[in-house]
Amino acid sequence: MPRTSDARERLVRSAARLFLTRSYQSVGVEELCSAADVRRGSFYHFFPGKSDLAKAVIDRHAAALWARLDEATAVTAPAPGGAVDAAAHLHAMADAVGEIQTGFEARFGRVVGCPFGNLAAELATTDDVLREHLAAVFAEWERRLAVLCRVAADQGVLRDGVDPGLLPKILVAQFQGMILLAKTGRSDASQIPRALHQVIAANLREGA
Amino acid sequence: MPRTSDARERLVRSAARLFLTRSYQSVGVEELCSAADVRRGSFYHFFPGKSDLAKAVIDRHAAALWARLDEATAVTAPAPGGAVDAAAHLHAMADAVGEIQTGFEARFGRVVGCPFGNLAAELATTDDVLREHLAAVFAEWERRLAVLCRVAADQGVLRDGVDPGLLPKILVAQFQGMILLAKTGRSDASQIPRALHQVIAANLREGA
DNA sequence: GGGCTACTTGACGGACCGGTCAACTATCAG
DNA sequence: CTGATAGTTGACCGGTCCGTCAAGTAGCCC
Repeated sequence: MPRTSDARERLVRSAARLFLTRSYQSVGVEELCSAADVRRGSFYHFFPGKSDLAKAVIDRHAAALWARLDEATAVTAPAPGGAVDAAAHLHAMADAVGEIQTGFEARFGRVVGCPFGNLAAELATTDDVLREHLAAVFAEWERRLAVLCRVAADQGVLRDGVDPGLLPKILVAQFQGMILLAKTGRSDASQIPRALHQVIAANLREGA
Repeated sequence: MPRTSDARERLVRSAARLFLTRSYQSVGVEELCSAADVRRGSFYHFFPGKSDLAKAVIDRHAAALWARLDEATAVTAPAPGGAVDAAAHLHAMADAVGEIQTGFEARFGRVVGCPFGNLAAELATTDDVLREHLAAVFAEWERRLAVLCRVAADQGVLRDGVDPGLLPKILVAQFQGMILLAKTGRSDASQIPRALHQVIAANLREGA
């Protein structure tokens, strides 16, 4: 193996920052390169094109999210009797994504949006490969919530009339929508977990 | 008054279509003009720039939305006793936005997203004027829901623990998030009102 | 050392971007 | 008929877009 480089890593890292704080289309390859201190030609050594870099950015954010969600449900104390406390796990996941956003807010000085939601809104109609890639991330996110919702349903802690199959999508959508409103209205990130907690609580039985 | 023209109207109309089915940045002034059968120079007779056309598109969509929401709450039957039936009005508003989306889906063959949400996600970080304009639309939308939520709270039909001040934002966010997921996953629009109904019902007392 | 290969470099290209402009034309009021 | 004005036209601008390429260089294996 001759000659190694972390140029690819630098590109992904600074692209993640630029796509998040601005947008995909508003950042050109030139700026992507200069931010990563990589020459234009090298960019195309590592990536066939700009959209492939975006894919790598998505994968990086996704890996971080799954790790964070695993951590959130791992540290939550089991319910009395040793069974999984689905309600507590749902609230813990809400806190986890809330903390990710608070972290972005601290780093960038404002709510910058969800890395997936931003790209999805911008590219779903213009880049079918990235759209499907993002759809897979959302599907996995919903799947992780669906596991908990199923348990909650089995335990009978869901409120009457609640569709346990729709609830995961509702929760991801609530997060996406709240963060879009916060970003647009330049409000702070704290209302995001608050809204999630309220939606979760409203779908559970009183006292659950 | 010398010489009149509907070129401006044609521009707004076809821009609304193009921004909705693609995106703001992916559509150039040239394409905007040819779609409206307007020559490039005329464009700048009617609009100082591309973003001003976007503003006009937003205003057009907003006017349509307010009209549709007014209609939805007007036709809803008053509750027994003549008081406003806040719960029914909330559900009617959910149906109204669901129908708007179903209309887009029928026109364009797929879920194309919310005219405001799409632009907000794409432009909130790059165009402060449009961001504020969109924030005002969202604020008005929330305000209209807040009136109903206030009534619901006064009538005591909200579930215990529900923050009536947060609920309007939750509902707008739910809509924005669901439509983003539908657009990204190429699923159909029917789940959007379903999710809204579930969130509304979950925040109301049993039987309300 | 030689040779293979990952990586680097910067100039280049054609397309397109949003926006400007000066000349022109149709319509109206008088 | 005249003059004022709203609207039209298409060439043109500098800048940027994404992507290509041929030539060069640094590191590792042998």
